Amino acid sequence: MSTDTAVDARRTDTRERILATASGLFAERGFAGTSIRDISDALGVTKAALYYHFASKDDILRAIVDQPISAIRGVMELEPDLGSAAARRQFIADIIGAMADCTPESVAVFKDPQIQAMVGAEISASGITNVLSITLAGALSGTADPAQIEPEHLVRASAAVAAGLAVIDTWHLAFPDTAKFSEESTAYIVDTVSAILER
Amino acid sequence: MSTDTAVDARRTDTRERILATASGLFAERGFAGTSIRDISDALGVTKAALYYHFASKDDILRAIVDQPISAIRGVMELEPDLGSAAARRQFIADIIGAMADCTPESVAVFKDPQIQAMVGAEISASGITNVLSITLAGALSGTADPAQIEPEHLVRASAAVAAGLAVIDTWHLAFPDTAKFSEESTAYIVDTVSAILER
DNA sequence: GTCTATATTGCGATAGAC
DNA sequence: GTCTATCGCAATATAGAC
Repeated sequence: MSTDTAVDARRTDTRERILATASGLFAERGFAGTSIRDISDALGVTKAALYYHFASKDDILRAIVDQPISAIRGVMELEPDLGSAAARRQFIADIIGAMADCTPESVAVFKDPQIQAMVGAEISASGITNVLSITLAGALSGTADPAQIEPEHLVRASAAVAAGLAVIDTWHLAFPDTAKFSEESTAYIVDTVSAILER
Repeated sequence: MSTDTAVDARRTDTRERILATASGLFAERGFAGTSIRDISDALGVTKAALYYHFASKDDILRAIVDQPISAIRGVMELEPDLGSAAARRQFIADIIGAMADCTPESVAVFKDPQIQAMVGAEISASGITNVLSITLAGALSGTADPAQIEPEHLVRASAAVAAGLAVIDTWHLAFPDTAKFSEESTAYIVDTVSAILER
């Protein structure tokens, strides 16, 4: 019943609050720059409480980056056509659209170089923004082989992805009243990324 | 004599090697994600040796970010005219030109959100990339008052600065044989930043 | 100028009461 | 589900020999 769902919401509330607080701090200070204590203090609970909900600090990060990563992965696994500027634009729009359920903070976390560097290992982010850059650069060069990518295309794609992240990050700071990942903002992000990529 | 200069070079060599190694690691793993031990191991010396050359870990960071920060500050203190697109383009070119003596690693360090957040305090970076973004956004809005900046201009300026950082970072990765901050690369950076800013 | 050895603090993580 | 208390360890930083 409605009472039950309310109770369930309460029950999982702390977990969600941990993720919200942690993602904000990770985005602001980086992963290594944020301690478990920082997170628990910001929430007004003890460290031990966090460890009831998550097995480790890495586990918290995993839960945060999981959504944006699988969103991006999901679009990439469709192996879309990237042969034209219009197709690439659609691809970018799909990526942003897939991330619409993510919070901007969970995306901003990827600015931390350390998080991007957590390759393959336990957290299989595998430098998701790098993967994105290389994919787009490969499309510009018309090859799937990273070794054959034209250097300038790699530079351009990296700039486009970095700019996209910056827009996501700055948007809700510049427009505090706007819904996060609104239609307006996603269109703007796609425009920006596409313009840099196809310049 | 030439022998003396060679000896002098030897003498200061370790300090420079520390900075080179540290900036590379900071850029790769972030500041908090890099320990003194990481740096000393990479250099093949002990931690104590580092503390002979630098008073603290913060001190190492300070020495690294000092050059790019004063380069940017130096250009900004000229209070250049930013009233037209051409003037802003010249301003960007001046900034990049002033950074020509810096290593790309020392610039890439600014990707770490923690380093950017070290505001005012001891290390007075005061979010130098944010300052740059706000300056450019203010120019677009035709105001010096941050409160009067149009939100869209802030978003655009942030994207431009982030893209510029990405180009600096990716360039020598994409063109390993090119001299860092060569004429060709600086022109490309200016073009990229300017195009995004004036879009 | 670099080393070994150590002081000290704060971190991630766990045990067990409530 | 949250608490107090604590363990083990890695981090920054220092002292003093060479």
